[in-house]
Amino acid sequence: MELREKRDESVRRILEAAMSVFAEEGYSGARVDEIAKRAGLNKAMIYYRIGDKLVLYTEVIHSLFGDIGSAIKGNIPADATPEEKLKIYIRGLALTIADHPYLPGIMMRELASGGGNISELVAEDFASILSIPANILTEGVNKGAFIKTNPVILHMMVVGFMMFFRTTEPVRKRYFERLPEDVRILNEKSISEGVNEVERLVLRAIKA
Amino acid sequence: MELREKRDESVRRILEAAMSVFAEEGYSGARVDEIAKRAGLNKAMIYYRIGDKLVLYTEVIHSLFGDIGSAIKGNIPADATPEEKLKIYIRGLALTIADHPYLPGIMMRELASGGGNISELVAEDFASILSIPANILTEGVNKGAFIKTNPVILHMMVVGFMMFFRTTEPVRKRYFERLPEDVRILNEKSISEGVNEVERLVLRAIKA
Amino acid sequence: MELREKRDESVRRILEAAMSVFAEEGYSGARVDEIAKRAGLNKAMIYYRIGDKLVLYTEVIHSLFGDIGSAIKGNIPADATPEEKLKIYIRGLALTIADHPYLPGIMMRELASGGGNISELVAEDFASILSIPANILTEGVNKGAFIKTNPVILHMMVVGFMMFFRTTEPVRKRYFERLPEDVRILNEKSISEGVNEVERLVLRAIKA
Amino acid sequence: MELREKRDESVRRILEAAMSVFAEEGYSGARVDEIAKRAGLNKAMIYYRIGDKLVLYTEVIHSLFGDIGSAIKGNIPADATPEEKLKIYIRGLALTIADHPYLPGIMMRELASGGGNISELVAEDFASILSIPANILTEGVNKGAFIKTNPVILHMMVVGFMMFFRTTEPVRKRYFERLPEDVRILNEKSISEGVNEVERLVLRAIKA
DNA sequence: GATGAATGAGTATTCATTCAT
DNA sequence: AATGAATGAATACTCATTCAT
Repeated sequence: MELREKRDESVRRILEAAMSVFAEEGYSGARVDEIAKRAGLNKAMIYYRIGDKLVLYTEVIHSLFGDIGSAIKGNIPADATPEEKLKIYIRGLALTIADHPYLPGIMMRELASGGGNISELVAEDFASILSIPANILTEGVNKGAFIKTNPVILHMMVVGFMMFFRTTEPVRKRYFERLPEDVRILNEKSISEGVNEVERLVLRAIKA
Repeated sequence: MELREKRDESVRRILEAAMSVFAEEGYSGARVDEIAKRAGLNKAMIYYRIGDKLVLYTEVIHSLFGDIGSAIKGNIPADATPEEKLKIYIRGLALTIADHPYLPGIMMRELASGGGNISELVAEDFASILSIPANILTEGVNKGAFIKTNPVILHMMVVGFMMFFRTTEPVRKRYFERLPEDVRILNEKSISEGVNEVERLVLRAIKA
Repeated sequence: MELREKRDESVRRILEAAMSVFAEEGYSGARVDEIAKRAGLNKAMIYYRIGDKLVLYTEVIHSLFGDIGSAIKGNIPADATPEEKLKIYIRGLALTIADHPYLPGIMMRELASGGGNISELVAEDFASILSIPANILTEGVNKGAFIKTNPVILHMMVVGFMMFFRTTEPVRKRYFERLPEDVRILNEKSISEGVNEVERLVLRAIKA
Repeated sequence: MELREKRDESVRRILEAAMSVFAEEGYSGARVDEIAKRAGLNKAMIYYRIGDKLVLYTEVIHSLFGDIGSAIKGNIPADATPEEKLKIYIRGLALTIADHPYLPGIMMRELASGGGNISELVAEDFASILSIPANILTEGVNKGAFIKTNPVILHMMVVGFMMFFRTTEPVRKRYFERLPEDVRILNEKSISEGVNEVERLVLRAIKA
């Protein structure tokens, strides 16, 4: 392997390890030693390649949110109906979360702590994501397909469900038998089935 | 003040201080020194009165989720229509969050870390809360008012919105001008206005 | 022992230990662990009582130079002749160095590194010391006893000798036999004998 | 450039860089990275060409003190008067220090730390230097020109002044306005003017 | 001859917890 | 009931040194 490739490989492993540890433990709970261990590298490499713990965390955050917006946008055909577009947007969010299993944990903690590490860059990522439902709803209203409603509220309901579904999973598993039958049913459902239901509800809610 | 009263006052102050610190910093990020400082008490008092950091955290969690379910239930008249009951349930959740400003942060972090500190007791609290929409939906379906849908999904969408609305506030404030107009409008809205909209959407979504 | 006394005793021991370690190893070379060990205290006590390494160093510096000037001044009778005053000043410097065995090492290192830790406070200490020979020389010139000369140059020659005498001691001891006879003689001399000679030379140099 | 020349050039740059860093930071404070950076070379080169940090330091020390003695001796004509010889010796020291701006810092630190890195070789360098004033004084006494005095004391006064003058410069500059007028005058003087005054004082002190 | 990658062994600093009063 | 003193065990970060090319 070339030197440059070795370096990139090291950086990649550090970021991946860091992502998993930050997701599990949060920023304060994460141990740099543990990150190095999972990366299979010496701890000093982290400082050599990336920087201190905060820089590392920021890198992880950015690598997570960096291109979600554009990825989803890319999947929406310009000539689709607003209803179809909305479905693609919801599925896009679901796919993103499926692809980035650490995203919900990191995002929820980050928000819980006031988003202190959400840089301008990441804030723009968020704005880019939010603009998707905003545009779809506007188009839908103009075409008479949707009622007028606030896209951010809708977005928060959809994303809120997905993240709660994801992150409550261990608790639901653990306390399975204590929960009412309806929840138990949900427990056996995959997230994609849940997403289908969300889709149905959202469309019912906003159809003109 | 009597000795007993002094003791209770100390405990109260410790728990309150702990709640605010845990909400802001998370379990690992919270410093016992900081909790003692905010409580206006000596650090050793925490160990004397409550126990170690984990015991303290568990106390805080339980005091947060302990009686949410029964409080909401108590506000729902047996003879209301399902639609009215659903509104009361949604408002009940909103009021709870308004009353416990630290709840969203603590809950989101707790879920993010796999709910390791959600004891059986708290799990039962959750089950109790979930049973409310479950019962309302069942009643609504039986009366032909609602379509059949999964109450947990609904709950997660509603609670998801509220918690995200709450916790994204600092970020929205900070990056106000970068966000699309729709978000800016939301920014100036109170949570109660947001809740009204959620109510409207949810009812549209499930009305038969 | 009272609590307050215990605290003061701890602080005293930390400062003393720190002084010896800084003198031997310099700022960078000094290990906080070693300081704690010599103080007979836990390392965390240093941070609890004083602060980080730099704060500790600054405290040490100030405690060293804090009241040298006033101490020497206090020993000079107003009605003494300039010549007598000059002798007292030289002896005062010598006594100070004898009383503070770590002073030469710390001062020489500090100067070598550009005096970055010489605060305004310490600079005033220096100014106070320098004003002593300045005043004596001026008085001597006015009374026709001394020739006109620069007091700082004189001071640097005197202090320079004392510090070099002190700090070259280990080297002189170590390489004893390699040195010319004159040095060997000096080696066996006490510093006070050396100071006598300096006194004699200085007076010969400046007497009118 | 030939390979050999390149090598020599590398070694030269390393030594020069090392000297400046050691002078500024001391042995412990000096970072090998910084030395490599100033030398404009890769860090591994230092180990390849010179050796570890201690070897490097020793090289620097020796290159500093190596030929001071013989250089000064070479400037003293055998037929000069003792008084003239003494002047040449003092000026020789001053020139040496002027030529080696890093010498005072390194020497003062080295002495402060007990001269642990002053090897036999360097000790002989010192002995060689000390023999100069020793011989001059002896000759002067024999010729009835000088009183009998200890040459090492004289040497320490002279060298002490020069090194203190040099190393106190930053502090004097920094706290200029706080100092008494005499010091301010000295501040504006060049070292050569200071040396003239030292010369005058020394000769007055020892003239028979 | 020269260099970028990598690391082991430190080193300063923090923090939950206990002790003595 | 309450507190200031004290500490052991981490924990983030650094740095001289070596390795592979």
